[in-house]
Amino acid sequence: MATQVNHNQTADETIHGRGLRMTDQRRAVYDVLMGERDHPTAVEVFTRVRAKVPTISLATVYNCLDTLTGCGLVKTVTHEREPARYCPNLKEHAHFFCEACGAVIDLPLRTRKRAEDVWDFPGEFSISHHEVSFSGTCPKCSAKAAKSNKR
Amino acid sequence: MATQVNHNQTADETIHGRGLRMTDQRRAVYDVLMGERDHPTAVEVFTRVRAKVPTISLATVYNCLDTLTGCGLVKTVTHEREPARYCPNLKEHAHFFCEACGAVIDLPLRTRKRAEDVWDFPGEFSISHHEVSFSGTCPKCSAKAAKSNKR
DNA sequence: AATCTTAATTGGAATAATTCTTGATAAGCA
DNA sequence: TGCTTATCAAGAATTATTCCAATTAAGATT
Repeated sequence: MATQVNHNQTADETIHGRGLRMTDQRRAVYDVLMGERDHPTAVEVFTRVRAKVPTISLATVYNCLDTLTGCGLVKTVTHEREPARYCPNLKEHAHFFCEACGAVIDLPLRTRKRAEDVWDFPGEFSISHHEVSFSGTCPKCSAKAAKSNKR
Repeated sequence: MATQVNHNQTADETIHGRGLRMTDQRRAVYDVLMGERDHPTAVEVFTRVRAKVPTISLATVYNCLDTLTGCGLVKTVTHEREPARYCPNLKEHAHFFCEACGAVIDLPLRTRKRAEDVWDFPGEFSISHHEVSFSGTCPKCSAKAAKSNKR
């Protein structure tokens, strides 16, 4: 089931719209993701959230992340066998994983392109999600590598 | 480092070219992947390979899959938190994951499109890998759903 | 405000995929 | 044939995540 979100709604409204409650824990997890928009793992979210809600448990962080993604407020980012990462950027974008420094960078969509124009779907598929990811070296690490090569 | 393969080489030659040995186990794992070109997990490869090499261990299957992917003969396919799957299709393609029946389907590239034309790379990135995946319902399951809705 | 109902949180145990370790085996070369 | 090194096997260890059962908290109702 595709998760659709009305972007004019606040997170609270979205949560309530599903018959769920906006608890301190959920808000704290959501705030952490919105605050520093890198792509933290569940454990990283956990350590950050504890600054605000010191009694929160890791299980609750997992629960909160589940409900937030279920409501379409947050997206899960997977890369190889690494722990899942979480991203509050709801605009369509891809991810770049830097193999040198581990950074995860959002790549905004430049041209809207229908998937069917690029990929050959043999039959009547119904698409609910898609994910695009790149890996390699980010600009910073590429520059560093170029400099140390010159020496 | 991008893993490049000379498509005119046999798997044996590619393996040897890396100073590695083509053992019975490695060949059996490779043959399983080439034989039935679905996208088996390591455990599925394990059970299939045991028909030919009954003494093989799961650890060895993991090792073989690692060396084969390291040599660029096989690709790893990841989807959400599910176990890794393996794919011997070296042509550029995306994957479709059917949420109803679990099938994994290769989607060939229709139009070659430079990544930079579609996604906005803010700076000098160097891309070594990329992966595109879709999920939803495959043609078979879509048809089934349509039929049962009519009833 | 007190009570009720149900959702949410906790902490710990359980699970599952994968990796690591160590000793045995086998390849290929001198 | 012996030597060196890669590879394999079996099981233990690791790690991310999920599950479970008991407690706590929200929000609705009286």
